[in-house]
Amino acid sequence: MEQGEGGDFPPKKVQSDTAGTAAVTSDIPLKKLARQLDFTAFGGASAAVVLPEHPQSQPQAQAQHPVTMPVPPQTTHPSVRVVKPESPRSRPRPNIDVKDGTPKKQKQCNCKHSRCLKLYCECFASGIYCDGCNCVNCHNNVENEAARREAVEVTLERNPNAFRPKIASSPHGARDSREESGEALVLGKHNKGCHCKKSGCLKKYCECFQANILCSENCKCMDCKNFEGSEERQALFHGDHANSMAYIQQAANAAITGAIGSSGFGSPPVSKKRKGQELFYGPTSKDPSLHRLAQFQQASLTKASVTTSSLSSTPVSRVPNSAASGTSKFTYRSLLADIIQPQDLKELCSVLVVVSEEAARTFADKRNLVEKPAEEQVETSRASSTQDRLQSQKESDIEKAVADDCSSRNQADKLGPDDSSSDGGDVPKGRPMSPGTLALMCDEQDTMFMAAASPNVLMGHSCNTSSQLPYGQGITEAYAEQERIILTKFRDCLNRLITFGEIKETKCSSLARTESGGQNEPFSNGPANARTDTGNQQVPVSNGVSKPPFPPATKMSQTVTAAAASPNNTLLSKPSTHTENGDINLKTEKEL
DNA sequence: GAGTTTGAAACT
DNA sequence: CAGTTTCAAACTC
Repeated sequence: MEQGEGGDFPPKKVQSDTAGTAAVTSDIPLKKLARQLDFTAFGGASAAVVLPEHPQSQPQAQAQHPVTMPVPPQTTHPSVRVVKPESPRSRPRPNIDVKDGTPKKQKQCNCKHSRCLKLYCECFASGIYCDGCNCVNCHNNVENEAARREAVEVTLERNPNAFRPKIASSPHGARDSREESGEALVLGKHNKGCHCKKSGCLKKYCECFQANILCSENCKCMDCKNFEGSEERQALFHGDHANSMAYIQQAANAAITGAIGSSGFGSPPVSKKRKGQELFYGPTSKDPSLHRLAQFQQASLTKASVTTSSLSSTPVSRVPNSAASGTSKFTYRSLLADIIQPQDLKELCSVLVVVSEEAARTFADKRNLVEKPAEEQVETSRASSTQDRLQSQKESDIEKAVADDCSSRNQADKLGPDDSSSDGGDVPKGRPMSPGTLALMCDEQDTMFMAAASPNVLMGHSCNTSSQLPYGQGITEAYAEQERIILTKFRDCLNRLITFGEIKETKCSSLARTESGGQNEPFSNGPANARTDTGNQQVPVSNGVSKPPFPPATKMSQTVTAAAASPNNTLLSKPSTHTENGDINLKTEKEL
C-alpha cells in the first residue's frame, strides 16, 4: 500500500517516527488522529499539500511499496488537525474546491451502509480514521480497530493495490504543464483509468477529471471529452468565466449534452464510444505523450474528418472499445508518402555532396592564389570529408524521416504497445513529419552532428571564434560557404517537397469534395454511427478506398502554384532521372 | 435539503 | 471476466 503505503505514509505534521509506527498496526493510535496521505508525489494535481511535512519523511514513505495495511498514524500531538488527503480520486472524492483548486479542509464522509470499512468510504480508502464525519455506524475508528484491520485485509486481498494511489505521475509532466498553461494540471494518469459513460469525463464523477488529469489509454470511458485539445474541456478551464463554477458546470453540461459539441459545429464528437484518437492512432499505445498527441490530433482531426463510416466499414459508435482500439482502420499517410523516393534522397545527397565539393574547391582555388597549396589541400580534404559526413548524416536523417513517412501508411497498426515512441519526444514515432519539421530536424541534427564530429567547425560557425581554430579563418569561411550552398540547395529541395505536398493536398481535397458530395458540411446530430465533426478543412475521402484522413499540410508554403504545377518538378534543380509523369509521383518506384 | 445521477467498488 | 448491485459523492432542483 503505498497509500497504504499510505499506511506508511508519514502523517504530515506528525512526528517523525510515524513510518515505523504506522506500519505496526498493533499500535493503537491516539484518539482520532488520522494520517494524511500525500499524493503529491504521484502526480495528483489535486494533491495539494495541506500540511507541512517533514523533509525526511517523504522519501521514506515513497520508498515503501510493500502493500501493508494502512494504518492511521499515531501521534503524540492530539491537537494536530486531521486533514484528509487530497488524492486524485485520490481517494474517492477528494476535497478539492473546484472553483479555485485549493484544497478544502477535511471532508467528512457520509457513509451509511458501509460502516466506513469499504473503499466506498473516502476516509477508509484514504487510510485514515473517520474524524468528525457524518457517517453512520462507523467502524473506521480506533474503537473498532480490529474490524478495521480485518476490512483492510479483505480489501487488500481483493485488490492489493486498493490503497495505492491511483494516479501515476507522468514523465511528461513538464511538457504537459506547459501546454496546459492556465489549466489544471494534467500530470499523471489514472492507473486503472476511468469508466465513465455519461459524464464525458468532465464532471467530478470522473476520477480522472477529479484528479485534474487527462484521461489516458487506461481509461475505458465513453464519449470522453477529457483529453488534451478538447474544446469542451478547455471551455472548463479557459475563458473569462474560467473561475466561475456555474460556467464550468454549464460548459460541462453543454459539452456532455452536445450543446457545445466538438468545436461548436453542432456535430457530436467522433463517437459515442471510446476516445476517437484510438480510431486513428491505434489504441494500445502506452506512451503518454503519444496518447496526448493522439488526443490532440483527435481534436484536430475530428473537426476535419469525414464521417467515420465512410472511412471504415465498422460503425465507429458501435465498435466496442476493444474492437475500436484493436483494429484501427484509419491510417495516416503523409502527403509526401509518394513523393519522396529513395532515389530522390540519393540524388539529393549526391547533389549536396557535389555542390559541397565544388564549394570547397572553389574556395580552395581562391586561397591557392595566396596560400600554400599543400595546406589547402589538406583543408579541402578535411572540408570535403567533413561535408561527406554531413551529407551522410543528412542522408541518414532524411531516410529516417522518409522511413517514418512510408511506414506511416500503416501507422495506426504499428502504434502498438511496443511502439513506445521516444519518450518525451515532441515528435512521437509514427507521426509523419511535416517538411518543415523535417528540415528543422535536419538542421538540428546537422548541428549536433557537426558539434560532435567537428567541434571546431561548429565553433567557428556559431561563435565566430575562427581565430582560435587551428585551421584559421580560411577554413571556417570555406565551411561556411559550403554550408551556405548546401543549405540553400537543401532548402530549395524542401521547398519543392512542400510544393508537391500542397499539390497533392489540393488534389486530395478536390477529390474529397467530389466524392463526399457536400458531406463536409456541418450537420446536426446525425446518424449515430456517424460522423465526426467536420470543421472547415477538407479531408480526402474516398469511399472505402484507402484514403485515410490526414492532417492538413500545415507548414506548407503558401505558394502552391505555378512552380508546383510544373510537370518538370523534381526535388532538385539538377536534371533528374525521375519519371516525370506529371503526377505527384515522381518516379516509378522500385526501391521500396 | 431532498431527490437524482453517476461511476467506483463490491458482488454474483 | 462480464453483468449486476451497492454505495456514496456529485449534481440538480
